[in-house]
Amino acid sequence: MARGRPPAHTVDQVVAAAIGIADTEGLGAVTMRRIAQQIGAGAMSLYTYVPDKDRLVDLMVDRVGGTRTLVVLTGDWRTDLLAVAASQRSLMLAHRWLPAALPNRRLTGRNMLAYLEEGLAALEPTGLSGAVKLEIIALVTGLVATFVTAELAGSAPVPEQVALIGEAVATGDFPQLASVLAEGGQGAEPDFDRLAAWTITGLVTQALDS
Amino acid sequence: MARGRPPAHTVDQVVAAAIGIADTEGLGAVTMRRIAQQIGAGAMSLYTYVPDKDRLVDLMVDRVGGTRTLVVLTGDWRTDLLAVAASQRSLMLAHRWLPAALPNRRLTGRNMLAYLEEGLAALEPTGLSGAVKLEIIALVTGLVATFVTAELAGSAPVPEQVALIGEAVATGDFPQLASVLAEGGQGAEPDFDRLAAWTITGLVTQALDS
DNA sequence: CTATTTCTGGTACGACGTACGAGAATTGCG
DNA sequence: CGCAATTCTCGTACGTCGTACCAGAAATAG
Repeated sequence: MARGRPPAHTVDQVVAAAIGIADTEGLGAVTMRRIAQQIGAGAMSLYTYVPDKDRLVDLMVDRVGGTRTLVVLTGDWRTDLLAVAASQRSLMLAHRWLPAALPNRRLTGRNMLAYLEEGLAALEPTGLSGAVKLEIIALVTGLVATFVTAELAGSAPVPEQVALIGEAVATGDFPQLASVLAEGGQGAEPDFDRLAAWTITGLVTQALDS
Repeated sequence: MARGRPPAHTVDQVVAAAIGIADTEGLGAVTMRRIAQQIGAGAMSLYTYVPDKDRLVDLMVDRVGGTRTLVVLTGDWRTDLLAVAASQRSLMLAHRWLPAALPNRRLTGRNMLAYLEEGLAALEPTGLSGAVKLEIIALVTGLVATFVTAELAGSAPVPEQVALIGEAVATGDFPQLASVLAEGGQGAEPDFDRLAAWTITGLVTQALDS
C-alpha cells in the first residue's frame, strides 16, 4: 500500500506554519508562497495538502480551536456559558488574528464542532430549542470577538486622526466631542468578565422570556 | 483662479460609485478599475480624488453615515442610546457591506464624528467620563455589527457542511449536536430590539457600577 | 505666445491565488 | 528485474489586484 511518491510534509505542518506566521506577522502575511518558504517547499506543493487558501484558514481556525481550554460544566447555565466565553476569549487573545479570521468560516472541523457541543451542553438546562441555542452560541462568539477586538485595539489614536478631529472640533459643531478631547483622560480598561456576564446572561434571558 | 486642467469628476462621484458597487455586488467587487469603469474614467484618474483605496473605504463609510436617521434625544440615556443603536442597525441593513468594512477604519469623517457626538450626547446624563463613553460607543457599534451579521447570515447551512457535520456526529462524539440535528427545527429570528436593550443597557450599567 | 499648473490615463511592476503539466519518487505486477 | 500506474513536487504562467511613473492634454497667468 501507499503507492506513489510519498508526501514530503503533512497537512498539520502546513497549517501549523500558517498559524505561526499569523501569530507573529498577522493574517495579512499568510500567503501560500510565504507558508511554502517557511516549511521549505514550493508554493504549489501546498495544494497537495489543502484544496485552496480559504480552506486553509478554516483549518487554521479549527487547529487553534484544539488548544482551547475545555470547560468543566457545573450544570448552571450562567456559569457554564460564561466559562465557555472566557475560554474563547483566551484563545482570541493568544491568536489575535482569530477575530478577523472568524467571519465566513465553514464550521466543519472537529474542534469547532466540539466548541458548539460545549455551548449546547452549557445551555442544556435552559430547555431552549436547538436552533435557538445555536443562535445564542453564534451571538456569544460574536460578542466575545467584539470585546476582544476592543481590548486589543486599546485606545491608540493615530496622531493624524487627532489632528483631523481637532480641526473638525474647532468648528464648534461637536461640543460633546470637544469636551471629551479637552478632558484628555486615559480610558480605564473595561472589565471583560463583567461586560460578558451582563450581555451574555441578558441574551439568554431574553430568549427564555420570548 | 482654478488653474490647471479642470477635474472631470468629483470625489463624491467616485465614492458614490464605489458605494453603488458595494451595495449591489458586495465589497469584494469594489476595485479601482471597476469604479473607474463605472464613472467612465481611467483607473489611475481616481488617485486624483483619493489617496489610496483604504481611504476610499473610509470615505464610503463616512458617506453612508451621512444618510443615517438622526436621533432626537429625550434625555433618558437608555432610550437615547438604544435609538442610536437602532439607527445604526438600519444603516447596516441598508448597506450590508458595512459591518465587514467597519474594522480598522479611521474615524476622521464628519459623519462619523457626528455619530460619536450623538452617542456622547445620549450618554451625557450618565455622568461617565469621556473616555469611558467613547469606549461604550465603540462596543455598542461592535455589538450592533454582530447582531446584524447574525441577522444577515440567517440560518443558511450549506449542504456540504451538513454532510460533513452529519458524518462527524455519526461517530457519537457530539451527542448534543446530534439531537439538535435530529430536531431540525428552524430557528426563530431573534428580536434585535430586545437583545440590544439587554446587552447595551447592561454595558452601561456595568460602567456605572465600577 | 509661453510658462505653469493640474488632471488624464496608458504602461508597467510586484504582489496575490492558483491552473497546468513535465519530472521525480514510490509501489504492484509481469 | 523492468515497466506501468500512481502520487507528490514545483517551475512557469495567467489573470487579478493596488498603484508608481510619466508623457500628454487642458486650463490659467503673465
